[in-house]
Amino acid sequence: MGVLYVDIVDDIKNKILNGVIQPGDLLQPETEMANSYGVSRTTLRKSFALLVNEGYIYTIPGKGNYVCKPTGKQYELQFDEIENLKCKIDEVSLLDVKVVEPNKKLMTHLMLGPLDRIIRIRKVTYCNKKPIEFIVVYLPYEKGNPIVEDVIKFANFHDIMESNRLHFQIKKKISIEIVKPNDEVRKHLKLNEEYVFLISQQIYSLEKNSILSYNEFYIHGEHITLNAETKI
Amino acid sequence: MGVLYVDIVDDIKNKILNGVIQPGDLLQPETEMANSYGVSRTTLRKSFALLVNEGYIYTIPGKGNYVCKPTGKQYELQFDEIENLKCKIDEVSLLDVKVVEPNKKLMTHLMLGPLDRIIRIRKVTYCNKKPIEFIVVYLPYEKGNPIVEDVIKFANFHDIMESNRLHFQIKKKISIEIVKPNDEVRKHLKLNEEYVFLISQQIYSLEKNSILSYNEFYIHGEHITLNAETKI
DNA sequence: GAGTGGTCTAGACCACAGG
DNA sequence: CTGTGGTCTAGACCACTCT
Repeated sequence: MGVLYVDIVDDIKNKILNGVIQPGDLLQPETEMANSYGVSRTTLRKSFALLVNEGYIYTIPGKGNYVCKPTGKQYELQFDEIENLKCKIDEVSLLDVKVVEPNKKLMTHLMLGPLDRIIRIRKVTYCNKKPIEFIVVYLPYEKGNPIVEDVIKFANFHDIMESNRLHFQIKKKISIEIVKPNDEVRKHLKLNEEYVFLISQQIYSLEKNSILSYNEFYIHGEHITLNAETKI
Repeated sequence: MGVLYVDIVDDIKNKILNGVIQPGDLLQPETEMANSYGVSRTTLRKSFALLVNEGYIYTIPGKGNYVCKPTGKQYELQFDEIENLKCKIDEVSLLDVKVVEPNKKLMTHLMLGPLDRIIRIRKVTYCNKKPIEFIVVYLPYEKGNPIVEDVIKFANFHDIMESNRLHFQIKKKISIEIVKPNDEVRKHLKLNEEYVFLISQQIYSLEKNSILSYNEFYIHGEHITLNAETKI
């Protein structure tokens, strides 16, 4: 055959698929199963590691290895506020940079108090000479924050975070909604009554346990499709 | 102090974060690095496996281990056409079940020809007595297809796929858009001019390399927010 | 051929579940 | 206490890359 531990993985997967072992079932002890496959426990454990990784089994130390119950609602989504747009970008133009006082929403999203100050950077993305995305970036005001300059200079927010190995220490969350844009957004996107995608994003610093940035992307519905798929 | 291989993982992560080793850099050979950490190569390799898994390094056999370049646009999204809705569901009512001829869009999405037949199942989800989601499920017509009955019987499409360990052999893709609903959708959702989320979903059978189902979920924008976050 | 990662073993000791 | 998984070792052999 091929590689031992892969063969074992395939064999166990098949047993699960064919119902020979069922979700929730306890597997044989590792030592025992290693013997029946005629391999060392180390090799068998390598197979198990793979199966755990792919969501087939899980382990409870001191008890044993169990077949997973299905979940399967988890998708992988790629999002980038520039690259995900359907059309070719002419320009990302800087609207303004301003220090603002936090309202309630911003205090929540940036985990700041009413006395803190916030830098707001606004941009518009153009495509075929038409504005299709309105970007608002909020950063906590810190003296000489190097990110501010980068945000002004570079079009793509994701790329900024990826420069300088910063991405290894951050976590990002997005939420995707349809909203009726307010007058401000409508003005900049030259919209009438159309609804837009609002993708809001929080960026966490894992190291300092604070929020590095809160962003809002208002995107004309015609110009974006988000795609996601299940893993494995 | 703690577990050896975890300490090594942390040490290497720190070296990457502090720029001691840079994206693209080749790491020391495994044997050599194992010696400098004073561990066996097996243990070191366990650390490396973790780092590969978390996206810090990658391996080229015969050459060596390299520090990854950042990507960081990958999010994890949970989607379930029932559980993701913001409000409490009253009912998921079955509208109709019908055998239909494929149009071009369906032929593409279900990978069928013009002579094949398709079963279409339509449902409406109610919340506070108001229709908020319009579900259309398309299944390739097969004599005695057991899925059809399940789709009619159960509200939640994801749950169907998860029953009977079916989920282990399928792959799902979704795409998320804003659309102006057509008259049909508008009628069932009792909408005027509002835009809706359209989440379309393809479900692949890994085993038979075919498409098990193509579904469309039209969801009133007020009643859903999709959340996603980066891994690790 | 020398050097790299990939696979595999046999055996040791530990921490934790459970009776 | 026994049995389970978790960690770790030292050493063997292979397949691959590069020169």
